[in-house]
Amino acid sequence: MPDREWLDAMEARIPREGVRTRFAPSPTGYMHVGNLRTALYTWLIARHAGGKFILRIEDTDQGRLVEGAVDVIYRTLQECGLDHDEGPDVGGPVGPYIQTERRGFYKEYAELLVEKGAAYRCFCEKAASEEDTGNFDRGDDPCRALTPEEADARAAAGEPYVIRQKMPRAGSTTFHDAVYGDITVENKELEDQILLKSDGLPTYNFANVIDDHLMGITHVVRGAEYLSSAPKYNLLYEAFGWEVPTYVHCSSVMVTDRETGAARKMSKRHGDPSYEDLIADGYLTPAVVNYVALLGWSPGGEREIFSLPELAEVFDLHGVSKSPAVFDIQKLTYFNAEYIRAMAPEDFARVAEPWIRQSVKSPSVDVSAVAALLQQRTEKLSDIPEKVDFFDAVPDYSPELYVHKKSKTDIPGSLETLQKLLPALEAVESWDDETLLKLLTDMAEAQGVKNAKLMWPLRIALTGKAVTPGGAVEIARILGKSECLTRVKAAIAKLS
RNA sequence: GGCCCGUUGGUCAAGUGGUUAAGACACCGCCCUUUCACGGCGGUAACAUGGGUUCGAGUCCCGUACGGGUCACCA
Repeated sequence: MPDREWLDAMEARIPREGVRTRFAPSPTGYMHVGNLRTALYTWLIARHAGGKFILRIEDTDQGRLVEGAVDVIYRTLQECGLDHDEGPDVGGPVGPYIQTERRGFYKEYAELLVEKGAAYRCFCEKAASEEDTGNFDRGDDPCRALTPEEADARAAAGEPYVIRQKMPRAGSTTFHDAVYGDITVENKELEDQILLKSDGLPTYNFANVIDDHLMGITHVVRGAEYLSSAPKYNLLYEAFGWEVPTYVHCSSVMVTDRETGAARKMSKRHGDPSYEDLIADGYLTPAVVNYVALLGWSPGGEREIFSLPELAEVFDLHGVSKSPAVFDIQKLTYFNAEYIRAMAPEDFARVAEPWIRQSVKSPSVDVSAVAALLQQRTEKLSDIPEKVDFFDAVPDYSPELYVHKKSKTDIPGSLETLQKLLPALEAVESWDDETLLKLLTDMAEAQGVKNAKLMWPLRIALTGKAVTPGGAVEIARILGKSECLTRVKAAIAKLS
């Protein structure tokens, strides 16, 4: 039944040279951190070896199709710099790269397996009639194997059948994983898996084996949740007589549950952040990529900051961890802050501008000057609007803010300071940091006090906030002379 | 429940039979300082547990506990 010529042609087009890896997401419309990490590791293995990285869309579950989901995948990979050499959009020698477009292939190979005696067609009444069957009982097989004639007859009558993999009843199967080592299971634990569903589409496991082989994949990278189904893969490869690829199973990415405090797998349902959520929250893509790379993998040394090309250079399977890692938003935040601080000031100004403009509408405020104050003090961009809201207007604040132990200030003293400062500020001609700082320092010296005693009241008068990016001088400079004088006068009125 | 996998500070982790058991985040303290940061210095804190093997075990073996995964015509 299988078309030999076609099979040979398929075989003939498989690339046999170099490392080929693939990221094979199911389009659910959501790229969680675990998915991103899998994609990243997969890409890193390929790039480290100078090989090819392939994108394949696994959309065999017709019930779970999500509109626009594939775009999320493209966009995320592209933004992260995980470029693919072959895929639905760019084509390649072993396409199509979307599983539903390959549906004819799987049937052909399932039939081949039937011919080889490693699979059988059947009509499964039990599965067809019951939702939850629990453990599949090998001793009382509920499936009735069909002869080819019966199968054809069923197909002709529009009555579906499935094709199942025939598992050995005795012995054991060992497969090797690059991370977990050798894993052996007793064959009696394995059930006769369905390879081809009654809708004619393959199951995930079967499609994977066929596609990975036909696409010449050398390293299969995926989540550890597939670890226990891996032996079945070996049996499938064995039945076909194909070479088994290198398996790389990655442990899950966990998250600490806010309510229970327990570690659990990240999930969309629980509102755990996706890549897009993190970006929307003001995290930088390279920081996310860098952090995610280190979540379950260690380069060995003490260095933590790596660009994507640097990761590709040092990535090594030896450093991949077997145990699940907990996603720590605090550490990601630290990485993000590191990346922000390392940016060129003009680059930071550019990415920070929209966030600054969220709360600073006044056109007279110099955004890049504000950005300069912000750069060393920003952990994530979403922190920005709240930090700079005082530039447009002084928020309502309590006079108690003028009381500061370290600066040795109190309310009456601050009023006095501001009253003295006002004429001095009015007299300033060159409104720059140097002049303003000298003014305040000289005045403090004349009074025999630390300049903080003058800085503090001025800064409070200008901002109405206990904590601000930058000090009194820098803020005064950005605000401009007339706005400053207005604010100092307002403060004097408030305290009087 | 069966099977598979895992377990080094709160978190990420180095460690491949002999180390004072790295480093990072977080936390705390000190210094710097024009608030806050940045930066610098220092500190608290770990080999799940019980047995082996060995001159010697975080590293090897077995049991126990705990955690995770899986047992679909989902991926």
